[in-house]
Amino acid sequence: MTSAPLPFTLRQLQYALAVAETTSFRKAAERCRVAQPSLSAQIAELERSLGTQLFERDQRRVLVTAAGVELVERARRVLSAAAELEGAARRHADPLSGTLRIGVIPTVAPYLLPDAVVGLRRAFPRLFVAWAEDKTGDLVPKLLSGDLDAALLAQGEMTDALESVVIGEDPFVLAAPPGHVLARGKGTSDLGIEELAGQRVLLLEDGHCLREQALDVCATALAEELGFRATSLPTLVQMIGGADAVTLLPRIAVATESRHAPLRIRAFRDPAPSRTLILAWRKRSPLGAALSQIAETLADAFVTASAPS
Amino acid sequence: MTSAPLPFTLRQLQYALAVAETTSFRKAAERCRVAQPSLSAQIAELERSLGTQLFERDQRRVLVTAAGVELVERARRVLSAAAELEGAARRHADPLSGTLRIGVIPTVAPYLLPDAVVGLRRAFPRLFVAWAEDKTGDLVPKLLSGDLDAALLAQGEMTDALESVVIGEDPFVLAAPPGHVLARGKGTSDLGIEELAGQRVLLLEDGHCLREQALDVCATALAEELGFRATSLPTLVQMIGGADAVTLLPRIAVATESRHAPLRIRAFRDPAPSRTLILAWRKRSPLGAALSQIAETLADAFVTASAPS
DNA sequence: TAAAAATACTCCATAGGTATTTTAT
DNA sequence: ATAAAATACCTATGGAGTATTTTTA
Repeated sequence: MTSAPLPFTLRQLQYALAVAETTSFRKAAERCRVAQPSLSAQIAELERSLGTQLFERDQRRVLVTAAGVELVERARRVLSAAAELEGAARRHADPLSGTLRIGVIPTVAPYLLPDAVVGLRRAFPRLFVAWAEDKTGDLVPKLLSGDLDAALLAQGEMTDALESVVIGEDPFVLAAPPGHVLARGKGTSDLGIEELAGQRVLLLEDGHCLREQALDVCATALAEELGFRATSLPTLVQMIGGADAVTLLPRIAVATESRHAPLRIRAFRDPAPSRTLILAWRKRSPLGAALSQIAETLADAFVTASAPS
Repeated sequence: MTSAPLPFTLRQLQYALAVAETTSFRKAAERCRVAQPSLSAQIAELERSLGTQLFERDQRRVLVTAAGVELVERARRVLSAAAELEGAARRHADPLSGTLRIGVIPTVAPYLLPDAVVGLRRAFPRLFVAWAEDKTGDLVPKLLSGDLDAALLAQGEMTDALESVVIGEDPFVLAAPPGHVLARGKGTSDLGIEELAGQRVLLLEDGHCLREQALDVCATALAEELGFRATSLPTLVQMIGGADAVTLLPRIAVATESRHAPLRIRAFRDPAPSRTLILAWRKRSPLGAALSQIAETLADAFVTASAPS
């Protein structure tokens, strides 16, 4: 509860403490930077509302009564808790220090975070980011409920209710096993989407926004999805080799994934299909300004991570 | 120190806590019995002065920010310390409960306290008295310095600066060993002071106010003090037997002391020499009213203790 | 439209100020 | 005479009120 109004103020407690420590109303007023009658009035009001005389005064000196001894000690505790609160507030006053909880989708996290953490540490040394990897469908509710401060995800319907800044445009590329018909083609020349027609394409399982985006591309191209699906991009690239199928990879994943499997990569001709990566947060989040700055650093990291290694 | 003015008030903390617990400004205002705009204004002022947004609000709901979570928790601590202070003050509000430190001179303590503690316990069951036995010369400074709340002693020069109430008039009586010339006399008839002339009188050692008072009587009577002195009244009554001397006892001591030694007691004729027992305290002591009441009970106990058993 | 918080404003209680008095040394 | 606290009185800040607007579901 704690709903009943308290019969005294923090300032009165400060004054009482000052009187107890200086054993003088005049010196206490000096320390508190107020006129002596103002302090006297506050002490009198405090004593009246507590129903107890805290100090015994005559012209020569001020004595702390037995009640005063205990109550001043308690006042000290109240004031020290208040001072701690003030200190904590001062630490929180800079949103670019302390902890930020940021969600990231699985098709971005492993490729962007290595560069992102380095960039953020350099740009905001007093900031600690607690990263949370989850699919868009889980991230957005956590964001809205306040469990997360921001999320790094692909633009889409679900992100409409949020405020966001673009981190970068991540184009899809074709990934095929060596020897696949599309892997040969004209070597390094760019691919037309129509060339996917009739191809067997392997995609991620349900729940990944990347699946929906890739599926859109396939539908346009009249390509055919295989009957089974992969749980992650590393699995996906392993599986296309065995199935003699192709897949669409976000370019940011290419450098990492082609290290683990023999892949032939071909870019699409303009306008190449792509996803838009954004950093999103609640419209009224007080961290908005800070998150905009952070997004800039993430955009830099995205450029680095997307560059061919 | 704690002299810098704090940037927030207890009331603001209460409001913040209410908002955090109800996650609603309207409900919080209800609980705090204020209008919603008043509460909104105080929360806004609190956030402004802390430099941190505590709550993220939109029309639908109120979220507690990360800073808010920590600061509200600290606010809870401040408020609980304040509530404890209020409770302690309530306990102190009745001066006839709690602890009172009262000094007593050694020539009164053992004879009056047995009846006094019983009487006080009955009259003021919630009062606890911490008795301190000491000579007047030590009691008065402790009283003036605030180490004691009151003292039970014999009226004299030292007590002039104090406020006091008479507990009772304690007459001196002659105590003589059986067979002493003054012990025979006319049996139970009262004694004239002049009959002490030439007698060898044993008195207490320096520092006891009783010694000074008895010495005055002896000087008037032209009696002769022995060359050695007793450290306490029990010792005194033991010593007069061996020295074939007499002494003056306060009547309140008679019942107790005559139990331990064979004593002949004779009262003095009016106007009998006596000491005035008082309860004394600092002129401005806030406990004055309570101490006056306590003095009444002590006066009753004095009557009881003085009665021949 | 309904519901919740913010805004606009008015008012008054009170903390704070200065000047002075009281009281004891 | 001095020094300290209390008292008297005035001022102005700010906390509380009512009425209204804004915003989103």
